[in-house]
Amino acid sequence: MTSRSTPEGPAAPRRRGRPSRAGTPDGPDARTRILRAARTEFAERGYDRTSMRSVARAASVDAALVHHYFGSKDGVFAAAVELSFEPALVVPQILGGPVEGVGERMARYFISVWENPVSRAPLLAIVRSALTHEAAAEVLRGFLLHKLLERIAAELDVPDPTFRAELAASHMVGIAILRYVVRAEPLASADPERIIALVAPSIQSYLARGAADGPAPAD
Amino acid sequence: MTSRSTPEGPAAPRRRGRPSRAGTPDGPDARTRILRAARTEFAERGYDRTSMRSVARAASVDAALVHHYFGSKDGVFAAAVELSFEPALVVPQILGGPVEGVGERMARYFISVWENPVSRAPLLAIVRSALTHEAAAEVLRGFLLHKLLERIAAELDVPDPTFRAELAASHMVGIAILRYVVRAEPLASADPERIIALVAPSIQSYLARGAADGPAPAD
DNA sequence: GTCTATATCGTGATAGAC
DNA sequence: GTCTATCACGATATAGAC
Repeated sequence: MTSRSTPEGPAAPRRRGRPSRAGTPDGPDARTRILRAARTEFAERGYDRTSMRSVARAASVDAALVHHYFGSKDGVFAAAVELSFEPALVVPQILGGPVEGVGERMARYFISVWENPVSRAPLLAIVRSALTHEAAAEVLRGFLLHKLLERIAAELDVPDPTFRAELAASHMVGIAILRYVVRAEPLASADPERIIALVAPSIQSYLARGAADGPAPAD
Repeated sequence: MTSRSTPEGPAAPRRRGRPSRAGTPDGPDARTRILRAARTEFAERGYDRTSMRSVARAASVDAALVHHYFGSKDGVFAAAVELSFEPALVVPQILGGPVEGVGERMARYFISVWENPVSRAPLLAIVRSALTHEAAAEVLRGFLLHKLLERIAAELDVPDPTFRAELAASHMVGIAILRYVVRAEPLASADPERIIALVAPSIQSYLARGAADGPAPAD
């Protein structure tokens, strides 16, 4: 789960003499294509309904080659869900700004990540898989706690910062699932800006101190 | 999906002459045991990872009997996830009370439903399955829209009542998933009352008019 | 009504030819 | 590096004995 560290990133200095493939004279190499295909498959179908064969098919590659590169299905999954964005880089910046706007900046960032298909795919893969596959659940828990909650909580000036950050996160997770996974109307077709506008005050109420006990954002 | 209407409810006037079973002289009949087992299996493992065999095993019944009663795996699922509670009966009552407390009453009702193992099981089954199985997703969408959102929206005095109701629902869904499915800390071990206390104002901000555009609940 | 036996298929994984 | 062939397994579903 943690050993693989090649999300396809450092391009491919491969390309020695042979790998060429039918149709695409100089397309991405097999390993990259497999990872891309796997990301899409896991994102659309979840862990259980994704098979090595279906990944291979989507990548126009022999099934045995997937085994050859990644060893097992879990290996493919782990390599495929490496996230293409790093909350640590942006979260402090979001939380560091003026307190009044922290809810909106947070909501906007979250929505933008989910609206972007590139960053959405691995997230979808994790979320779709996390509910039935323990390895994916572990990835999700780790991502939430260490990549998000701890980073956020460190910047907060409220009691129970981690708990409050998780409540905020739960809201965003719920929106992501209803809008992007289950596609429940009217949320699924709503304008992102409308979502942000309405959700921001709730996030704000968790992340910043309002009045007495913490909840209500003042007007 | 909508045809089955025997969630095991009207007891069993069966029990003619034969059905007896090893061990339990007068326990529930096979059909009831199958449904109970199916509910648990689907709740714990989701649709894909639950098999007719595992259901049969858990019900101490032959696998072919499950087919005999329900025809297919989808048939078992549909019969198993019939909900044991009816929001229509309680939602108007919750929303009918004093406006100031609607957020808390809603949050409390939702949490209590999820804290009760009996009502939690079919919800877990639906949620765990809805992310990868289309039939389950349809059940979830229908439940949300017709059993919850429409009922709630009818009682609301805010603009975009359905949209706002769904945002509130998304928050609760997110909490349910993080707390009961993924079991992400610290939310998973948090005291229900603490959750209700912090979440209520957010729900309130969606369901009741606060100040100007709608969000902020006054203190 | 209950269960044994089986048909048919798709899965993850491996061995080995080229 | 790539692919063919195959293994062992578990799945849904059905036919038919009792």
